[in-house]
Amino acid sequence: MAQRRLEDFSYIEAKPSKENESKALPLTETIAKERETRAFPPIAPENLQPSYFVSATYDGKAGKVLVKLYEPVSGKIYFWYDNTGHMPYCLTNLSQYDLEKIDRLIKHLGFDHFELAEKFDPLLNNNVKVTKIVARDPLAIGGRPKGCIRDIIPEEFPKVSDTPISPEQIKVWESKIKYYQSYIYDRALAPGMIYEIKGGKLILKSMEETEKNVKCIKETFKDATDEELQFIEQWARLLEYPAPKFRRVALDIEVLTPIPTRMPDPREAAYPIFCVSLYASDRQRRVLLLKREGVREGNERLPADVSVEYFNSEKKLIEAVFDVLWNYPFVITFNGDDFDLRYLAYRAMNLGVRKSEVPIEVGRRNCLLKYGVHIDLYKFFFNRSIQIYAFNNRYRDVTLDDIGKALIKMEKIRFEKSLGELTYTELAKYCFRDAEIAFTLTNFEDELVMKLVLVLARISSMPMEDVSRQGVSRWIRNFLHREHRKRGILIPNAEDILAAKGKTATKAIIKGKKYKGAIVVEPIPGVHFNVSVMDFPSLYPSIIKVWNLGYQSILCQHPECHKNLVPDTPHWVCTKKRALESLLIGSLRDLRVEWYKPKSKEKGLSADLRSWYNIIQGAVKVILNASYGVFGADSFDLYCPPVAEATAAIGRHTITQILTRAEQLGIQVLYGDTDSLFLKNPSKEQISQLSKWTEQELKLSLDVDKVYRYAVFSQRKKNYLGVLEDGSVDVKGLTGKKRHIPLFIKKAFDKMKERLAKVKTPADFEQAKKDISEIIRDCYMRLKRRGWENLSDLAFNVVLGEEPERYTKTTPQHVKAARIIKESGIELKAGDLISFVKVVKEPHVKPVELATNSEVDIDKYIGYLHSTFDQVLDALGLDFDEIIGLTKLERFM
DNA sequence: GCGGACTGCTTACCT
DNA sequence: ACAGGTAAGCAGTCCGCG
Repeated sequence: MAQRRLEDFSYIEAKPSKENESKALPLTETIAKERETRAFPPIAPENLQPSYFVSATYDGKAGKVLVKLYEPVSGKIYFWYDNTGHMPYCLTNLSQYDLEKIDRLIKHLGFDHFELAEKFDPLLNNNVKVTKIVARDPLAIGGRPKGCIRDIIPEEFPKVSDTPISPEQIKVWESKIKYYQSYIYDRALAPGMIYEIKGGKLILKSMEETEKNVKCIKETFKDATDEELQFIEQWARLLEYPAPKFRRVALDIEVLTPIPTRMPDPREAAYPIFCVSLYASDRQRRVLLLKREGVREGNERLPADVSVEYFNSEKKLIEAVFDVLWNYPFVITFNGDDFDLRYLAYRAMNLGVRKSEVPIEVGRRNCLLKYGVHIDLYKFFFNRSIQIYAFNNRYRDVTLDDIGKALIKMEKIRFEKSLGELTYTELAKYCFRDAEIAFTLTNFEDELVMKLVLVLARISSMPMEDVSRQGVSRWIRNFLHREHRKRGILIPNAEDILAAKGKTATKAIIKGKKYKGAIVVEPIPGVHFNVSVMDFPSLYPSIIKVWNLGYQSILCQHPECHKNLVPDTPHWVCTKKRALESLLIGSLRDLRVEWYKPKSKEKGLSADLRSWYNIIQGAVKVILNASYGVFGADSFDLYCPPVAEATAAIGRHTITQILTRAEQLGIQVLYGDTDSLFLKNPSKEQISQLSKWTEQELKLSLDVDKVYRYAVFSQRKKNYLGVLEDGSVDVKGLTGKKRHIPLFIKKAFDKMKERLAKVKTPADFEQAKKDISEIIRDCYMRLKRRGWENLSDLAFNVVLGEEPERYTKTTPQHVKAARIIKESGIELKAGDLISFVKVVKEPHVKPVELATNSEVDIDKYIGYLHSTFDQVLDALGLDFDEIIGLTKLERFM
């Protein structure tokens, strides 16, 4: 064997492929040259000041993992290259003896050697011997379209095996994990945490003050088992350690295109970059402008601290921008992956800049930096979990303008003219504002966005670049992978989990869904005073914890566990060993509920600390909210439908039990949805009895979430209005709050809301009803005499789910309008918002820009007004038709 | 040819 | 590329209607 390997090795030496040639050379000449000119790469020195692990990647030239460390005092990035000799690998159930028969494997250029390893197989529930196939290059394992080691093995082995074997019996594990992630797991490194360099090694820095907190947290959780406490401690350490200030620059570029409505193709980069704005945390504020023939100076004023610089040469301008990109540890853009950085890179090369002088690493789906860390805010804010759970759905369009308006009250500057027609100062002002908004989006609430990314990097063990670009299922997958590696557990393949644990057993209510979900209690219509809303904080994560759910524990191998059945399903759960998911998600939930949430409101703490704790609890919330759903998503690498199904089934069981119990205690339940109960005028005694019973019998906490002065229900589920003690109003699900309805109707609805907020007693309702009738009547009359201020107030605003051509089954109204817009040459894609009004003539819709007042179909709007208000009116005992003054006879006609 | 009953599609919401 | 459940409006289809 040793003999053979030596031969193979010399074969590689003798005939290197072109591809391998460049890969194999460490620190090429280009890097050496760069090092002379701008001290690149910036190698981390011994005794480097404490620095944050912000990124890791595989450096193909060096053939090693590269860790980027951010030193916050100097505001610089330092590089640390692996010096442990760690190599890429995958695992297989074939023995070394068998594998040696596979010629294509042994002769593979990237193949290095075999090792024997012992792992715990989580599906077989025992230890197994596996062979580790070690490679010289991560791409040799997987990642190339053809001829990768992970594909060769099942392809070739059946041909050379002594005994018949099918490709399905041949297992390859852990071959799809990115190499730098694999490295992070194996070396137990913690992205986002603070490191020092001692004896050339990366050493996690320990801070006395923070360790004291960790100890304090451990003492808080008296009821936790030792095993649980280990997980709590691990999470607590990751979350407690402080965050730095982020030295960073936001960048925005403008390109001079002949067609202003179309985005120029960055791959061609055919048109000049004529303005670039830079807005940095260290007060550098610059606008770089390209000099052009016949352009006027203009008289727009920029803030005094902005330096406006003119360039005669576009190349010089771009080089000035590149100097900034070689300098800042963090670069912020809005859509820089697909546009700004990509365009800069290609344009520079078109103008003759050498690739090695371009500070941008252009990838297929992203653009990273050779020096620092690029955060593309578009990708971050596009993330649905971030949008909904971190920012409470406050922005809707993922545009700089809409996010800016919603989160920081800043909007883009608008000009009537196209960019090419602006004066220098107009252009400067426009471009500068974009950079300013992008920067401010990372600055508000104590650099919330930067810190969220940092905390998520810690939870998921991912580089900040990746965590800001990928979805919540990757974050969850990665921390589960990390824990598998840490414990020597084989990371199972998705198809093996599915084969071992099977699919679901319940029938969903909604056609096309995989299993039955939550219960929604039929509401009791009417106005109800003094309504207490009780809920289970993080019900599903709690269930995962208490019921020990995970892909290993569900339908486990022990016969004695079969009796531990999940209600309403044929599934059972292990009683002998805790599942990783249960421990990880459970401890994260406990930390959020019992530590971070209270800490974020604790009066004794400084505002800075409260804000930090609030960021942590927000990040954890995002993870917890998705922690059940991922098991039911077939795109998730640890997809396990019975786990998701069991979680939902236990949720149904839980709320059903509470319903019965509440009835026994004589409490009227007005409504409930999934994990909540709306109780009519309960006594303190009744509430505490219900709480105690839940704690004892179900091992779950049940809290009073809020108390409504009164709540209004119709007969519709997921539709209600509640007025809190302080007069603020919760509106749930009602058409009046949906964002696609015309502003005209929304305004009337909001007026009604304001009026209802003032109602304190049942007696107050008499006058309120009269006032509300007046609001509706007024709205109706104005519609009738076409007395709206602006036609756009009548526009419906509906998001295109797909490109207009792709609607083949039906043509909804907003698609009809979209197709009309397209005729006028404007491009539309999925995600665009379509504004249209309803008109009398076919096809009954018109884009708002093309419509006139007189063609509006008033009756359609009155119908919409009617249905919007009906949702509240019938509970108040009012009738729309009576309000607008129709007699019973007139209604007939 | 037209309208009502029905189903299915689509979006926006709730937990 | 987290899940399922609900409401609403409209598009399209089928069927009866002399």
